[in-house]
Amino acid sequence: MARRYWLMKTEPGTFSIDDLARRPGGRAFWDGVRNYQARNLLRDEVRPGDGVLVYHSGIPDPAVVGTAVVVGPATPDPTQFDRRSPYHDPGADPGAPRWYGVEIALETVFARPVTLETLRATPGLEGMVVLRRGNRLSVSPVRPEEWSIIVARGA
DNA sequence: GCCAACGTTGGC
DNA sequence: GCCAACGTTGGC
Repeated sequence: MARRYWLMKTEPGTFSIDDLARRPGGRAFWDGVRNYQARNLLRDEVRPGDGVLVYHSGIPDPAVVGTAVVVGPATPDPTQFDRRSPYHDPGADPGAPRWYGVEIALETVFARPVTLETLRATPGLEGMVVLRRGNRLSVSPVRPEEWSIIVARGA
């Protein structure tokens, strides 16, 4: 199957691309996804080798700040069973996990973050899911052309 | 801090 | 199964 591309949101106050860069090998388990549509993408569509646009949300200038690569298949997110985790889900059953995550590895930190404002203003990106009004998907698909445009602007 | 948008929950 | 209430996301 051809390599596919995704945009994953994170609040940098919780986990930023710099936090990712500080991990050994730039690797981290992308956890805490608690939305069924995003979960389904992670579990059923995202594959090792796929490209990830890392997006910082909840800040004055939300932006794509770099890229990563998916390095493992979706596996159950352990935080759902962890009572002390902010992502704990009392309804999750260890016999039938509800939430999944994937391991990713940092590829590039953009020299120039590609801001939401730029995304909106750039021809060819009009159809991006992340630009849709009221969009709340924390994992969303990215077309190859969109990936190319954004990487060319940021790297 | 505000609030629109949207997903989820729960009463019926 | 409907839908109002509620909680959360996320841009502004």
